[in-house]
Amino acid sequence: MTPVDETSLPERILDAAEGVLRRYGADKTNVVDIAKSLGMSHGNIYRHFPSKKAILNAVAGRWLQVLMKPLEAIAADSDRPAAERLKAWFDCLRAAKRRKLRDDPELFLMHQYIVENEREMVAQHLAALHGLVQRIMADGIAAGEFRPELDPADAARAFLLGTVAFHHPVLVMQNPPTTDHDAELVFDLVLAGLRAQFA
Amino acid sequence: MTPVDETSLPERILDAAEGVLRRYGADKTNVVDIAKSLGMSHGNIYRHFPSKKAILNAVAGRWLQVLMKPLEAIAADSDRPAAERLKAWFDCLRAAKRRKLRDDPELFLMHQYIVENEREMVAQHLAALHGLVQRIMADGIAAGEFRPELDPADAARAFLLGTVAFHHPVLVMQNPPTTDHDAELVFDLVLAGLRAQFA
DNA sequence: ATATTAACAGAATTCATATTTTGTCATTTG
DNA sequence: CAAATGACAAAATATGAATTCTGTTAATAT
Repeated sequence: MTPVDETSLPERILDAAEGVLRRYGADKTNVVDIAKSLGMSHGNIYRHFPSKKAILNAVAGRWLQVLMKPLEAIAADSDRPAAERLKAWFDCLRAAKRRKLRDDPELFLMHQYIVENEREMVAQHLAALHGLVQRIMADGIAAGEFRPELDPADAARAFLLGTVAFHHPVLVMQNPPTTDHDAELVFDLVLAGLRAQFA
Repeated sequence: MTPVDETSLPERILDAAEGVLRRYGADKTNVVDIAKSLGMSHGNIYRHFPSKKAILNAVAGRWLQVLMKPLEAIAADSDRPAAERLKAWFDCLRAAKRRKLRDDPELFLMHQYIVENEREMVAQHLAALHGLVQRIMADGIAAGEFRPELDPADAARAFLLGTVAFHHPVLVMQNPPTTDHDAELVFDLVLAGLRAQFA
């Protein structure tokens, strides 16, 4: 039995790649440098990843996974009111994107590249986000918080499309940036649209 | 008195520029070709425009003006219900962008370039759009169609931000494109949020 | 006088070539 | 025999000389 407390080589390759990406940016990153920072020959990298692109995608995918965790937690917390969860979910997503842009601009740029060029990966990620929002919507409708005639899938899609200004990387990077006030404005309007109208 | 039924030279330069842009794309367009297509030397162009960039911006600006006309008409038509006008306005804007992308991809690309690089111009255009939507909002609130506590300026900004997926050039160009169904989903949700709740 | 041109300098772009990088694989190492 | 290497061909990218383009201006035409 192999001791597994050491992180696996694929993982360490991704760590190394992330480091190189952060330092030099996506353009100047090459497989030889990644290998060098691990003290191995670059040929060996290809025993674990089929291509440089695959490495970069895996780095991005890992970030998306990290991003998802707190969003999943919020979506799963069925005890809180749906409106509250939806707000928390939205704030969490928005904050994560903004933080990434501020702290890891090079990696954020890669994120943008992927959104523009790796449709399959983006589609998967969007489907995952959609699933989470749909769950909140379904809970809200079931609890009578949201309008009963809403379809949870449609409502989730409308929500994600309506708030795209605050999480699509191109728009998050845009200057001048959207403000917290803008986010509230849009969220409140959409939330009002979801809410049940009491007689 | 000069006969003015002839279009002015600046106008004809812009027409020529538009033609060259459409044929060769923004990259391959140069001032010499624009002048050649008018049968004059390129030096003469600089008596009417200070730079190539100014010509390109003017071409884009002219398209934005054309785009604005029907939107202004809809916003000004205060007899129709606000909800109806807002829908018409949204459909008109969305249709115009999609038509441009389909019919004049080269010019649409320039539009995108401008949104990314000519902040002042974009800010002005957005302010104009905002003014129109604000007018519809104010009418709707005054007529009791929309919630009375809404601020027309905030509501207009929220509307534009919430529907950005359907008119921001980067997102309009995106693959896979948003569908009519998507547009309806978002519009209906936002409209529900604007509407007065009857007791 | 005013509109236009043609010649020009400096900036930007292209293009051919040199260099680097990717991805493979036969060989080596532990 | 599993893990890693290093030498290699093909693809991608950087470099710098040659060309094209922009923007100016003195000269020309109307």
